[in-house]
Amino acid sequence: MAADFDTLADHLREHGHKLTQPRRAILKTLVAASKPLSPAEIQARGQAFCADLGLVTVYRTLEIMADVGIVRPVHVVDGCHGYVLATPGHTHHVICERCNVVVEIAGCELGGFLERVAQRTGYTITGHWLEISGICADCQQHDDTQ
Amino acid sequence: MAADFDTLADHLREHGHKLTQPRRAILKTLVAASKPLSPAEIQARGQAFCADLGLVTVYRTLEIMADVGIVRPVHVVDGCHGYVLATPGHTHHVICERCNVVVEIAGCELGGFLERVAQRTGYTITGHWLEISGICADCQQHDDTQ
DNA sequence: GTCTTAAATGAAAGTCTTTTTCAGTTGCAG
DNA sequence: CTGCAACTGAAAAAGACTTTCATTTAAGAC
Ligand SMILES: [Mn+2]
Ligand SMILES: [Mn+2]
Ligand SMILES: [Zn+2]
Ligand SMILES: [Zn+2]
Repeated sequence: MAADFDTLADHLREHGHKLTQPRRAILKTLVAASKPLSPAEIQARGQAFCADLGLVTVYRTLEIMADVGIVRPVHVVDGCHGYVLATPGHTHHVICERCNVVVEIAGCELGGFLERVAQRTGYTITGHWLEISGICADCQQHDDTQ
Repeated sequence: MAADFDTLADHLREHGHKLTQPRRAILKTLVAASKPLSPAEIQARGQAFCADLGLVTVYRTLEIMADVGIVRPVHVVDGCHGYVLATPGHTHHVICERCNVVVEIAGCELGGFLERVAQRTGYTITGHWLEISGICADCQQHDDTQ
């Protein structure tokens, strides 16, 4: 979670995007979140920081932030996509099936597997998307006491 | 690919569901597909087998088939959910960025990696979703001759 | 086979999500 | 400061999915 506001804001600017009030609000909202948020949730929470934050702006900003690599869309069982902050670079996420809490995984150890896939299929591999689901320590605890 | 029509149809009946013409059409469509299909795609392709197959019926039928365990909703990066027949084992797909042709990868070799993730995060890992993108042999060929 | 009935169907309307359009506003380089 | 492209929110449009309802159909009983 090297996700501090200023680093992420700089990252946006370095890619030639303006740092506007709505964008600050969205970034603050994501920094404060511990689980993937839908665009509507981001708007609702973000209005604490920018009173008239529009939903259209949330959609547009998430697209930019995903392009720039500071947020990532993740699959959420009900309602399709949620968005979480991502460390720029290549990482993966583990999502709790019960409470949706997300942990970011730094290293990607798929290299060997992908090479074998390339050989077996004849494809040149250009990218991959991996999401892991599980049950977080807290939710396991609650199961035990039930 | 133990996905033959009759076995799947029986499976539906055994769970107390009628085997109607629209449902036959949807099942045939899924049996013939090599990639996840959206409800709209299933309707379009299914009309070859049942001319006035309605989209509402596709949604309702997919829900039933998922409950009964013969189809599985999968996350598709653009457009959220697609549906595939539930293959018994666990497989992944490699998709060509140019022509969208899909190849299924039989083995899943993520076990070791997932174990390390479990230890590092404290999560019990219950599932994962992996999509690999690349360029198929044919499309590489065409690049060469351009 | 015919009858009966609950399950299933498609059209239409309704709800929710996401995108497009556009006139006004704002961040920021000069 | 100033100027101007980037950015904004409201409104409308487009899409995705669900609910409602009158009609049809599959499948078991006779
Ligand atoms: Mn999804
Ligand atoms: Mn990776
Ligand atoms: Zn949890
Ligand atoms: Zn190809």
